[in-house]
Amino acid sequence: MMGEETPKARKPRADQLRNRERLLEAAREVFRGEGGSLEEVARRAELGIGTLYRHFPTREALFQAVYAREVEVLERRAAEDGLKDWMQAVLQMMATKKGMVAALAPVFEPESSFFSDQSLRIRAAVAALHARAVEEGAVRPDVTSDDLMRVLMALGYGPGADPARADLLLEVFLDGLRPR
Amino acid sequence: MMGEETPKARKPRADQLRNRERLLEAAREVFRGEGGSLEEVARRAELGIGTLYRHFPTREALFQAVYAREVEVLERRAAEDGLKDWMQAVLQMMATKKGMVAALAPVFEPESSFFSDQSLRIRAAVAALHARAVEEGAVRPDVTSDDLMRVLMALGYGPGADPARADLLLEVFLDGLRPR
DNA sequence: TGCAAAACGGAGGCACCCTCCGTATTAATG
DNA sequence: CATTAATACGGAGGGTGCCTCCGTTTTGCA
Repeated sequence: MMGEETPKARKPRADQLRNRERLLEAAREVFRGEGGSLEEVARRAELGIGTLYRHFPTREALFQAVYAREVEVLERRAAEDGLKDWMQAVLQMMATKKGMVAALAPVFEPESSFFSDQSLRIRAAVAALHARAVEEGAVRPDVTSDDLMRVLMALGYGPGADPARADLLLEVFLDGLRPR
Repeated sequence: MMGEETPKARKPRADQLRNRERLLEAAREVFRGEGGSLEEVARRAELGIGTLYRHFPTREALFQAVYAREVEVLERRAAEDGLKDWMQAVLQMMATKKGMVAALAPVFEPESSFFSDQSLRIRAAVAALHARAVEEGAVRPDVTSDDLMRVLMALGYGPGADPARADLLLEVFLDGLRPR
């Protein structure tokens, strides 16, 4: 047939690209602290709220775009680091980027995993890390890789979580993780 | 002088008492799940939102009133139970009363502890429990009693927390808690 | 330069938070 | 009882945030 797979391909508008960057930049600032609102992001980017929603239809889409790089780093490190190093890295990342939980949390929401390809990738990376650790005898086998994620999320974001204590608590947990 | 310490003491109005009960009852229902709004509580109690706020000036005041009994139970058990039993009890309580975190969380907010006498009591109870456990050699001494609370809150309410796994994770943590 | 496609912006509907104050109820008093 | 002052009630109203919809503006392409 004559119609190729890419029919026409109009060049994307300049304002579209520019505004997407502005939004991401504003979002990065706003999400450093916790509880930033989307309207705040739009305001800071000096763009209408409608524009924000067109670029990122859901709150999650925005979080995922903002933390794409970080998630990638975690994924890569999961292939190389040991369990302890990796978990520490995650905790540290969470300490400075409060919004990041929103990029990670979908791991636990079955329905949303439709779209959250990042969740799936992280999940797979942790699963591999976990498998290695079990094999090495560092982790008792009745603790799942999801459990590891759970603990990380909890230590990083649970009520009363404190970055200054998280490291110690992680150590305690890892100690307990060894098969009896 | 003639003015006694209790000058006159007018009998409290009947509607006041009645409505307080209605509000608490409605709140108990609403807070079973998570994310109930105060307006929802007022609505369910068939009372104006103003009335709710007069009885319970802050969100926390309401939570504390709702969970006063539970907190008391926890306080009492802390004096008798071992660390493990007690922590399990807390987890179980949290699993059915999502709103309860709001009654416990103030433990970590220094400013609010002004009023939160319940927080202070829980804190003291846990401190005693913790001290006993350290003495018995069940808990390494660099882990504080606040850390124990933190872990409980995290396992019970952290993102992705799952009552079905919480027990196992608690066990792991307790294992790791022993001095090396 | 013209014009259709694409993107923008914000008004508007909804929910919730919390405060303030006019109105209604009640306990005390004669 | 009837009166009245104290007390409690209710909800309007002002603020914030969520998200959608659509009239207006901008931009790529011819």
